[in-house]
Amino acid sequence: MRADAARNREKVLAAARELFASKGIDVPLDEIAAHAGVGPGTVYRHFPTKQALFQAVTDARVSAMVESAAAPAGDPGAALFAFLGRMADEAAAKRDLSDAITVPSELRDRLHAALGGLLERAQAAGAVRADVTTKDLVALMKGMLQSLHEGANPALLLEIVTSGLQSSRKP
Amino acid sequence: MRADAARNREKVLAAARELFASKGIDVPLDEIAAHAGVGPGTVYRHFPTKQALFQAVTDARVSAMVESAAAPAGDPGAALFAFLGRMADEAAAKRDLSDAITVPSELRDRLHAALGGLLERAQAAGAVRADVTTKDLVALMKGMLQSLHEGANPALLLEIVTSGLQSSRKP
DNA sequence: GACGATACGGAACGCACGCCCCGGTTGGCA
DNA sequence: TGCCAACCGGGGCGTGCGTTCCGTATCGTC
Repeated sequence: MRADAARNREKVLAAARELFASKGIDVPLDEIAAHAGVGPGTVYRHFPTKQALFQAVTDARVSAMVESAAAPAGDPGAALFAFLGRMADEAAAKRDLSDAITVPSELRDRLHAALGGLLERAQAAGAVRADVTTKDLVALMKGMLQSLHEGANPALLLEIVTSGLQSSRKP
Repeated sequence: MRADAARNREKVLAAARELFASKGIDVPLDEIAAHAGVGPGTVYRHFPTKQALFQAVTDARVSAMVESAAAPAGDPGAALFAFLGRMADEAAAKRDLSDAITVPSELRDRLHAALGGLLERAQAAGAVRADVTTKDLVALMKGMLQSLHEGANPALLLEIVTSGLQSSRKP
């Protein structure tokens, strides 16, 4: 690969990282190109599609999340809640995480599966109420990320979600 | 107003109600027109803008929600939770509610204000933890609606949110 | 230092959508 | 029943965005 090509590829990636993080997947590709100081055509020389560019920016981070969810931590309940906390922290800082786990992809499916595993163990340990399904948990997580983007206090939100997930207190 | 005009106006409103409810504010206006069996021009003869049509469909419902939030119910805590429950029920059935309270409008602001009032009273009665702000509550509600659209169990979700909102249990 | 391959920039295309306009039609009053 | 105003349908315009194409500039080799 030519030197200028490599340089431009990096400039595009840097711009994409910044803009996807601040505005999410909806930033026009032209804006990314302009911010990188290149033409749109150049972006497409390095990434076949906008999707591909987006995944180049987010895949590693999502992958890390999946692995941290798949790795067996100590206490099952704490593991689930810690994971949700990590998710919340990351999503509070970078808007693209929510998009990355919403857009259909193999990675997204793996994340959901890993979440299911965490949930199952937490429920088996009695740390989470038994009537929560994986689908519920995934939906709850997406709602949590949405709340974050609406300006909710991340720490407070996490407390609400974790305390709400714990065994019910109804008679 | 001519009879056929009134008839078409109703057909448009009916189609809009159905499609906004099932697909949200993002349905193309042409689709609404086609579903009503009229041309797009006819829609614009009765409603100056897509926004106006949307509000014609949702305003009454949102207004009812605002009033039910502004009316002083019995127990402050129960009033807040009942309102969130009503919100969840409505949003689970009709997708447009979330859009209606997200798009900037005077009604949206009144809803937020009413929510603030409910929160304040619930906190004064000790039914909700004191460190929740109105902004947090609004964000939490939007997240809840998002979770609903992702397929979460409405009843379960409501339990999680209400139990999470109650006073913290940490040492 | 010249030449071929490679990469660049940006104009242009296709598409979807909100919105407008106009020729034709239809309703209801005289 | 005839006439005119009101109304209809749908084609068309402007915009924004993802994507492609091509003439031109640049890199790296001989």
